[in-house]
Amino acid sequence: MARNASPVEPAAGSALITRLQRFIDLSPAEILSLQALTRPLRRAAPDEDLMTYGHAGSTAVLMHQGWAIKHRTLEDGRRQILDFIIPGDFCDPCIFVTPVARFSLTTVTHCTWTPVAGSALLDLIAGSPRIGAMLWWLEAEEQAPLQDHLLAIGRMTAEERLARLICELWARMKDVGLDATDGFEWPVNQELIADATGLSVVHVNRTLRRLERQGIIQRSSHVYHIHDPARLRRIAHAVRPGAAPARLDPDIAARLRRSH
Amino acid sequence: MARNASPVEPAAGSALITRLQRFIDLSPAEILSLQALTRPLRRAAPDEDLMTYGHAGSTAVLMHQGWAIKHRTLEDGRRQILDFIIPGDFCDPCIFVTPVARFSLTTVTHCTWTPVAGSALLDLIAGSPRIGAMLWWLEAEEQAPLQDHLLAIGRMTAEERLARLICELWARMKDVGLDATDGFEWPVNQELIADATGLSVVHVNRTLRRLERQGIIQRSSHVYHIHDPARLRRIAHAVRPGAAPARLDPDIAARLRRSH
DNA sequence: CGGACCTTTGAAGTTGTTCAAGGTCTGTGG
DNA sequence: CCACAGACCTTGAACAACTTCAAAGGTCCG
Repeated sequence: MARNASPVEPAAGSALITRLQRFIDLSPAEILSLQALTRPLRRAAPDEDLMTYGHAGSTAVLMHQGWAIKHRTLEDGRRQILDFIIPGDFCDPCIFVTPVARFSLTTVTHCTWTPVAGSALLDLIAGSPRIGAMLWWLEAEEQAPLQDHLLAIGRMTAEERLARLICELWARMKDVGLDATDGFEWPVNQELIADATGLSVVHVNRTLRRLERQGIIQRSSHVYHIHDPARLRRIAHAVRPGAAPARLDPDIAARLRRSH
Repeated sequence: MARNASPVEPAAGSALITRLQRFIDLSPAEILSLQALTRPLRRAAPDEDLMTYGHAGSTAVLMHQGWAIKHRTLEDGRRQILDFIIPGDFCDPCIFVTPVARFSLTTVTHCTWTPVAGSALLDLIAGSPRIGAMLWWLEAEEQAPLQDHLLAIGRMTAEERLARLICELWARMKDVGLDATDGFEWPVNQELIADATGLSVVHVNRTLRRLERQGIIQRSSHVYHIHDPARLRRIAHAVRPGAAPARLDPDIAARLRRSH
């Protein structure tokens, strides 16, 4: 079931297609134009910047493989991770209307990705209204974790924040078929988790250990096994049982079907 | 200079047009179709829900007058305000691709607003690529405060969070011509400010009082006067000096001009 | 002028931070 | 194969920021 570090590389770009097919039937032509979004295929080592806050001329980033973080940093070094970027994520589809990047994007592991320029986005939108709507959907999907995250950091305890983050990432990894049966590989150190949850490294450690001691999760070398999903979700105040991806509004879907 | 509670109501819908004209020259036809977004014109009393988290069939909301909050609440009552909505804000232009609302929207003052259905959005996009791009731009503008907010709540002290929030709202009020020369009217109580900043009411109060005692701001009946903007911005780590609204990427602007 | 709601302040209590140090794991070079 | 270095994890103890509890003071409106 673990489809992670398999020796045979999965086709670049398959993650996004996997994800989209959960909400819309893609025509062969559409699959082709989505596959075109694997060129140019870029590779990046860990800790490389794919986008930098405030820099002009950024492109959207379609992630094929590997983990990255979307983050903001204050001058004195305090950093907030806004979101983790995993395969199939299309990072900032609205960058094409903004002059400068509103966050930094930095790889955590080795990654493969494709930069998508504003003009390419306009071509996609112009070429197919359905793909235009998909971009809107991807944008909406990119919003959701941010809002959940804000609620968590503003109003939840350390334990709740961690439980929620683990639930969210597990669900997202499921959506692109990268989960193991009882968890997922999360190749980040505790400093990153601290910067994501707005906690200190020390407190992240203590809290994770507590979740382990309670038999809810178990970690070994960056693989997170969820032993008691129900309990974890309860702590996380997770509304959706596992992964219930947002589906397209039926009216809109009907319209798009006609326009196809 | 204070254009707030003037006895002559400003034309509904003018705030959005004011805001858009800062980044693109609107043709008369476009102004007309934007003005069409004032129908149906709805009025709401304070504390009415315009959208409810998890409910299906929501529309986007174009705010003409008054203040509202975009928020999420846990079962036990803990609430996080994601953003304040002011005149000219177009709240959740991508709601049309999502089946249920991802947050609640509740009025704080008397408001006038217009619900914009998904099909109306599709018509707009189909009718004019420039308006389509404007929607993307509005979406991007809606994102920015959220990300700043996340950085603030995750990594800033109480004083910094409050300074930042005040700076942000002052800048946004300026963008739609609703500021006074030295500040703006912020008709919310300290409980709302607490729920926005992830603090307790008591601590919000103490921190605001400290800012006053230092001569940085001064409040009287919900009008916030900024006596020392430079100092406030320094505390807030505000990058942009006052309000530097994101402008449209020149390449994209050129393309849109052609497509017009 | 009474009541509801909001603001303000004090004092005690908690959660999470900081500082410090020891432990573990992994890769590298002798 | 072992020793070592560096990065990361883990734990304890002191400390700070913020919360909670409690109560008094304002203000606005009917």
